[in-house]
Amino acid sequence: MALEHAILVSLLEKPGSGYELSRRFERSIGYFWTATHQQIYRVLGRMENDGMLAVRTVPQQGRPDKKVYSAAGPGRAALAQWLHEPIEPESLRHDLAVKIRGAAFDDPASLIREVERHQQAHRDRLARYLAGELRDFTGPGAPAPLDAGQELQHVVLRGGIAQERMTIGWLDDVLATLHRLGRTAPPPGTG
Amino acid sequence: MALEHAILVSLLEKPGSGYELSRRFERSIGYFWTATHQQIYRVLGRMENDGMLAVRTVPQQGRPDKKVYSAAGPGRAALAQWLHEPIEPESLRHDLAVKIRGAAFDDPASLIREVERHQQAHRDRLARYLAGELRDFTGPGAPAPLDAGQELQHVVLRGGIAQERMTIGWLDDVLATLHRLGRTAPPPGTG
DNA sequence: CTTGTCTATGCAACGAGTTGCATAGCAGGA
DNA sequence: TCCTGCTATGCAACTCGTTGCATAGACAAG
Repeated sequence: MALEHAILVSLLEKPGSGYELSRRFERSIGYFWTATHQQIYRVLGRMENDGMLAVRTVPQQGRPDKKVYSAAGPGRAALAQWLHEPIEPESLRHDLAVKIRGAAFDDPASLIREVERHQQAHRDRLARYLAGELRDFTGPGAPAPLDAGQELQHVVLRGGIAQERMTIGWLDDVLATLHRLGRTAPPPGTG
Repeated sequence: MALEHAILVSLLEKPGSGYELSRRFERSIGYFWTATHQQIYRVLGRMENDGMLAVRTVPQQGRPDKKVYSAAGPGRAALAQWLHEPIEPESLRHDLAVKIRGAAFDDPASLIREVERHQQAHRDRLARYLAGELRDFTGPGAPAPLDAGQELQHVVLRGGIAQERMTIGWLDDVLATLHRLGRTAPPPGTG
């Protein structure tokens, strides 16, 4: 149910429409949660139906009307309750690791390009995170001192940065392993 | 669809029943993928129906019959095809990060216990990974030299170890931040 | 003797997430 | 002119993942 709570947090930080939320989920919230606009609209509709959110319809010229949501009393209370419930440490789902282990039954060297592509994607993500950190928290244009909300946003962003750095380093290890296996163990069917 | 592929990899490493697979998903496969027995039985049934797996029913005394699956030609071919298709770098889902950011609208200090609990869970997981590494790859009882499959299993395990170490360190950062906020910013309603 | 745990498989119901499509006006470029 | 892309919301169909429950014999602890 964490999508509900991620939406509540985002709406408490700033009210917005489903479309605006979906943009945020591509940016800062995306550091730790992703969602498409379909998911967001569906959950927003359910939460509105349950009276968890306040809605205000904003007419616009030349565009469809906008429904601006904000986290009213019940929504805020639901978030507070969830914050006090323990949750299970999450378990990873790592497709690339499945592939790496599956490479034992194929040609390990043929995975090198794919791993390099993933490593580049993580480098790009790290660069975006670092740029965001400079812009919002550590650069000359950032507010100082930060308030509690900003401190918490910053520590979450530092988690994303640490995650990307760790992954990039691990993929170096994976690449070295694949190169080594390519030299010493020819793929099945060619050796 | 990666559960299918994770199952294929596991069955290629060693044939087994649904129950045995669910045990493996609590251990080594669990380094990078989790699944409950219900998911596994459902997917195994579908894959069997699609002719992707070979099945052999093994009668047992005092226990229900066991259906031992192995990845036959079509299953192995499907895995090989998937290995050559590019996949998207995965996106994180991190419930605890949602909570941390949500703590701005509650009492940050009340999250400390929860974060400590998560950190301990990650310490425990790290200890299990390190014990497994010693047992299977780097200890005196481990095979030497390792074959390609074992090398790949090892590098995936090193990824799990790096992940846990990174997470433990980040949670230190989170705890320091929460303590700092607890000193300087009293929670809403009490200050 | 009862309770609980282990092996072993499975159904039902639900919520979460993905993919494709539809609507609709406006703006910019080939 | 047509095509693409942006804002803005939403339906339909599907797969994936979770939770609770059911069956059923063997075995061990109390």
